[in-house]
Amino acid sequence: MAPDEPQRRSTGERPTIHDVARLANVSPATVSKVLRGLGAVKAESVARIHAAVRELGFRVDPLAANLRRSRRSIIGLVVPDFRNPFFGSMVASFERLAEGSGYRLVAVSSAEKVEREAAQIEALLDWRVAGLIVVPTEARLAAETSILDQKVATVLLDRVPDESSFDKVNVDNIEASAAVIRELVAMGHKRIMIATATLERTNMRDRLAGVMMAAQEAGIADRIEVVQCGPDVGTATEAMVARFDKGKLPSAAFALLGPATMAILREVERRGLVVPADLSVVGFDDVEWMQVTHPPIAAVIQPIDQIAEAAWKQMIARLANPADPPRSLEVQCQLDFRGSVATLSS
Amino acid sequence: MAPDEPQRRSTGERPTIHDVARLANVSPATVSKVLRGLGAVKAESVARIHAAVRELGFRVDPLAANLRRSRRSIIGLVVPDFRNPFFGSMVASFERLAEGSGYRLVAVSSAEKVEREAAQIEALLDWRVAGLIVVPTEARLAAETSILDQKVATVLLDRVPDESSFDKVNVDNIEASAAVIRELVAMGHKRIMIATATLERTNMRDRLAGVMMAAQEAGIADRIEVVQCGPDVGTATEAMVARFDKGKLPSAAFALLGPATMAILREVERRGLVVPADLSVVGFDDVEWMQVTHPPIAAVIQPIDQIAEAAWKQMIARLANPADPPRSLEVQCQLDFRGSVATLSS
DNA sequence: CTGAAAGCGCTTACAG
DNA sequence: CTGAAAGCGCTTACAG
Repeated sequence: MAPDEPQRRSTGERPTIHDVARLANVSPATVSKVLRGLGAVKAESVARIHAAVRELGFRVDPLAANLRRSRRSIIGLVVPDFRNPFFGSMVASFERLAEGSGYRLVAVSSAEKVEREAAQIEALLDWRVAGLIVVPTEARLAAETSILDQKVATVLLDRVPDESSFDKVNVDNIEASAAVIRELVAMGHKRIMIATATLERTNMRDRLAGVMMAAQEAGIADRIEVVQCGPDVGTATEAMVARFDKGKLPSAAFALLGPATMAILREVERRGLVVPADLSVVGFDDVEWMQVTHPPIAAVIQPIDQIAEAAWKQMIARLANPADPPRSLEVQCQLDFRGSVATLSS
Repeated sequence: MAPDEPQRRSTGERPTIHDVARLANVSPATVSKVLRGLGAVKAESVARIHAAVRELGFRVDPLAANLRRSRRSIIGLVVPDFRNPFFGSMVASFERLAEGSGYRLVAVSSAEKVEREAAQIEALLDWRVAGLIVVPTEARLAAETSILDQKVATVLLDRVPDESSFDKVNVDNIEASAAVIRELVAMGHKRIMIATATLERTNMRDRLAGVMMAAQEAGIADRIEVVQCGPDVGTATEAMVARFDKGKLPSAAFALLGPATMAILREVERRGLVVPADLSVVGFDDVEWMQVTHPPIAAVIQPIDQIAEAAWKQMIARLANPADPPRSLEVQCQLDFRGSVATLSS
């Protein structure tokens, strides 16, 4: 039918909604309506349209659809580093949550650099994302103004600026860290080394605060030693080499970030020392490998799935009610004291 | 000027190319030309356009731009699992390569499921990606027909179907695995356990082939024991529990995939055994934690950056010359025999 | 119940 | 050197 109309369907080209309309003998507008399940359409037409869709293998182009629609269907996710399995698991959780939600997840990384974080967020905004989930690199989001300007729904995770006007999901950093110290003290430890990243990050500040609170209660605040590390294993290792070179180690080390846990273990290993005989080790952030080592490494377990779920729910809520006051959610961590911590007999 | 034209620039809306054109007193077409550095435009106009762009903070919407352009500027990447730091590092490598290339990377995961892989690829095709980089879940890409139909440039990595018509980047699985066995034999090991994933994956087949080749040369082929594992730590652990229950372990284990390395170590630890005294362990795929354990775990190092670079280069070449015959590239692995392997004195 | 028209934000011929 | 017009693939009022 209509034999002299141009035959647009050559190989290598996807069928468009116009191709479907032509084949089903209706208008593109009607096809669109049926595809989105809107409005009333004659049953016959519906059947013809579905048949045409099947025959041509038609699938809508969601990007083109979004162009006319007011809202976009992409949620951007910015994590500091894909190589860290903690964030890898987080991406996986969000991917699962996005599935079937009508939103598509686009995950990018900031490589722990503020400028890169800003660039990534701007790029995501160029895509007109509906929402943004960010694990900030530092206390303040560099791209904050742009996000606010464009009124993009935003949820901050993990390392969360105190005074921002965004939704946030945190773990109970203070309480979890205090609990670690209490437990270490109960097991006889008095001199404790704390490995931290820059205190620009609020999660580090909170964790350290929890440590000091518990230390004070136990009367060992003066025997807490703080070693500052970079954000990745490489720089954290440098810090540890320097510390170990100074001699006389405490009886226990508590790493407030995953890469520092690795750095401590690597340096212990390199010097032929033994965990926990020479040094007890506890790490914030539990990842798979910590349970396969000998001994397994004690950890503060952040419930990644719960964090992601809380963040996703809040994102959906925010998208529905942009004007609601920002919410701040907190999720509980769990301690798992594994073989890497010794009980001191003294 | 033009005071009675509608003032479209309210807060929360991004400026469009029309806003820039109006402010600079030129047409949108001219703005577009200047922005893409094409054609000749009067210096004055260029200056006014740039000023307007700056004043409004205009940034083009790359998705809208792509709509009219024939080629898309997105490269899709499909990996099996974000939680595996091996793939996490791979995503990070590609992200770095994409930067400044004019292409945007969109990374998704197949969760080691063929159906999910197919769905993810179809979704990426819906986005009209320019290219696709895939680490296939099994030997055959479920979405192969769609990709071929739409003539999308595709590069396959790591687990590569033999007979496909796509570009591929592999490591020297056979040779690297053979080298591990030779080295183990040289250190006195004769009974060796091999932990593998489904042999549907060509990389597993090749690695096992390398193992058997070297074993035959050394005359120990009959003492190679193959244990099949699932693709993740959970299922691999089940397989290991079953094997360890059967008693009498060999002197060495070679895991052909990362999750199996973890499963072996976990089971060794759980039973109070010691690496390498009770069991020497070597793993395919090197990830950070393997160097911080006691002892550090011997590994076949896949040079992720090189793999990614080769794949990216090939992608760019393929995009430029779609009709060239498919290429198959190979990258060399390196062995690092660390403390997890004992020399047998017998 | 349905379709023609306009529009999303940009680019691409084409005519001047 | 520049702009009007058409178009990318879809959706959204709106008129019938």
